[in-house]
Amino acid sequence: MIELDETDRRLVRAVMTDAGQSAGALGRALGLSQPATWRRLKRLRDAGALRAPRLDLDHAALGFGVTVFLGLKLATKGRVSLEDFERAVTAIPEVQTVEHVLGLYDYRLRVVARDIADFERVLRRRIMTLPGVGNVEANVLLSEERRPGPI
Amino acid sequence: MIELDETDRRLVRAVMTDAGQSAGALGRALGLSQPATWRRLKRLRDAGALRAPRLDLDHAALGFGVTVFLGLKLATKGRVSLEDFERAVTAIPEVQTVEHVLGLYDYRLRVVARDIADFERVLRRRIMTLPGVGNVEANVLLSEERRPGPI
DNA sequence: CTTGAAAAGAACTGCCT
DNA sequence: AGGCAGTTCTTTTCAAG
Repeated sequence: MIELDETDRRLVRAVMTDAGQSAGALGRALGLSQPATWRRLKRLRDAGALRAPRLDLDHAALGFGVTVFLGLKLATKGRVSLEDFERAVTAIPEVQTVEHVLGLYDYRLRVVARDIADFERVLRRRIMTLPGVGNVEANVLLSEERRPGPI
Repeated sequence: MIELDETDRRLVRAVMTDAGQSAGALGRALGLSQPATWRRLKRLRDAGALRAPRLDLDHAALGFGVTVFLGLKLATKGRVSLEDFERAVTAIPEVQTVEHVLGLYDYRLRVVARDIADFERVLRRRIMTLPGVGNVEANVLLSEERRPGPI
């Protein structure tokens, strides 16, 4: 398990929200030199603590104004049906995230659509026809805030 | 609303999974020159289609092996109590994401913890004591897959 | 850990098809 | 819209304190 000191934590917090900053700029904010900052980042990357930087889209700006979270319960769930379900669900373009979970639901999906009418189309034609799907529960996203987490 | 052509879409898909690639490398994969690729990226950034690049942590590698999704229903939800709730919930370090939603739940939280015992501590001492919290439902993350989405 | 410097590469600009 | 060539800046690596 990778251990971080306080400087690492501050570095990680800064780079989580904006991975586009240079090692020099990050170091200045922390009172570190550019090589020292760069070495810390490299150490964290090599240790596998940091994932590859990702670029999220502003779906609203691209005309996808509706985000819905679905909780799904499967009617039948042997090993084969889980695989069938996952193959089918990952083939739906509007599905952004597929989470296999334990609890009241079996899967949780994050779905984006242009509007509510578009979402209804996805729900009726793609989600409800998934193999083995039982109960479906929906929550419409109003707003979202990401936090740095316990690091 | 921003419109993307097929080349933009392929570019965006590549940069969503790894924003660390140079414009030259991205262009080679698409059969574009470095400046052409760079100009497309700049245009998309300036139009607001792309958010700032983010760096996710590998929480499991850092000793946080448990991710739990919570669905919360508030008992009382005037404007003031929503704000109280949000202020209190964003102050919990283990809470990674706070989603205000419409439906069966009022809020959905993504919570990380070191293990189940650690999660129980967070649940009992931090979540159940949130102002106005009513019903709480939990799902433990087994695995997660992110998809490019409908772009 | 620091500073300084050199080499490599990426970002950005202007001009051309 | 795209390509080519050139300039500028940053990143990356090394040496030395």
